[in-house]
Amino acid sequence: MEQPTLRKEQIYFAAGGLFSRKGYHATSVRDIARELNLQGGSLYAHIESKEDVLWEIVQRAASEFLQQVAPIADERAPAPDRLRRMIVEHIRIVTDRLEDATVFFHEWRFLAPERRDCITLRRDEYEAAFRRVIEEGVARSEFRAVDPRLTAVAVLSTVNGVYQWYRPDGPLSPTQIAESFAELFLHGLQAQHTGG
Amino acid sequence: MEQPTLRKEQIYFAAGGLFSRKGYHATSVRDIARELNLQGGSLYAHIESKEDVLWEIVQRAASEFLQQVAPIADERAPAPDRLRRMIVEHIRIVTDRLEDATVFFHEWRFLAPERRDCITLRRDEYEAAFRRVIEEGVARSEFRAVDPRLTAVAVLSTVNGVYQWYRPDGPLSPTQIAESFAELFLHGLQAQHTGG
DNA sequence: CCTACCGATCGGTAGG
DNA sequence: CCTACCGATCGGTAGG
Repeated sequence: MEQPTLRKEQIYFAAGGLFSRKGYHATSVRDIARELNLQGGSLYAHIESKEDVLWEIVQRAASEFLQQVAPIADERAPAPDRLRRMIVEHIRIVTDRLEDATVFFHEWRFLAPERRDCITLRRDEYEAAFRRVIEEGVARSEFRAVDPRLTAVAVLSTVNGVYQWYRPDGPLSPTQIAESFAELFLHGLQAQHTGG
Repeated sequence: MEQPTLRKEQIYFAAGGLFSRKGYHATSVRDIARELNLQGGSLYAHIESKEDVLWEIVQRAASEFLQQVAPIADERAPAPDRLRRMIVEHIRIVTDRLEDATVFFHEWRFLAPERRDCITLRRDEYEAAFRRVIEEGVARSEFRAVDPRLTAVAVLSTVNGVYQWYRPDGPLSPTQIAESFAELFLHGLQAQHTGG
């Protein structure tokens, strides 16, 4: 999403950048307005509240992950292949939409309780997709006998953490990073190995 | 640290809880004062600014990790043993001091630039300790040839992420969690394995 | 440590 | 979309 033309989209775009750099609470509606050369109050011709803007950004990011990554969990390929592709696609989204992903991971907890609960549910659903692949891999002896939940959490922590250090001008492409992480975890999950 | 008696410590304690639950910017000095049954302005008999309180909490957490975990990197044990112990000790600190660790990971970026840079340095130093162990393990063929930086980042993301989901009343002890993660990464780093 | 206050800024609205 | 404003709250201070 580059330089959207619709005012509402411009607001989400500017807010995404500000929320990711300064945080939700340290960003004022006047900060957002200034980026669009508007007066503070003028924003309210397009939005209903500051929280609605956060909600929209967070929801879109959640949908991105759920729609583009989670379904891979239920394809018919071997578990290791599925897990690898989920890692690659997840990191592609994070690096592709670095600011919105940052807001999603960092600021969702400032939503009102009802909305926060909704995001918690979607995150649980997402984690469950990773857990399912690992469980199936274990069941089919494609993976060794690990705790599926802990392993899913480790993978997710690692791929989520990318937003904290990734820089587009860094030496490694998103795919290289993802393949490296996938190798690490797939080795770690490997069923057979010579003793150390 | 439970129920400190010194006023200044009580302030750090209350602020740690509030900052971790609501975030630094959404917590007012009056929120902190209320927890200690004080008036808002009375805090300033003990502190110089709200940011100083954040600084103290973040500094202490950083010191904890640097002093208790980083030195393990330079002991003379085999690299896999050192890495395992670093993971265990790191997670012990996170779970032991869940609120301060949360503030450390989540709110340090709201410090003024100079202090933020100082924390960035200390974090880099800490990451370097993990990287060093991995590099040495690779050099001695205790680990396979991985990218030491990416691997260090994966391990750190995973052990840092514990604060986001760990609950003291959960089914797994901090040590069990840590051993499970250590197994996963040590398997992933293993030098020899039968091809998959 | 309290009372009482400072100027600044907050999210949001009315009326045009 | 602007002007002008609302009440509330912010971090912090003076004086006791």
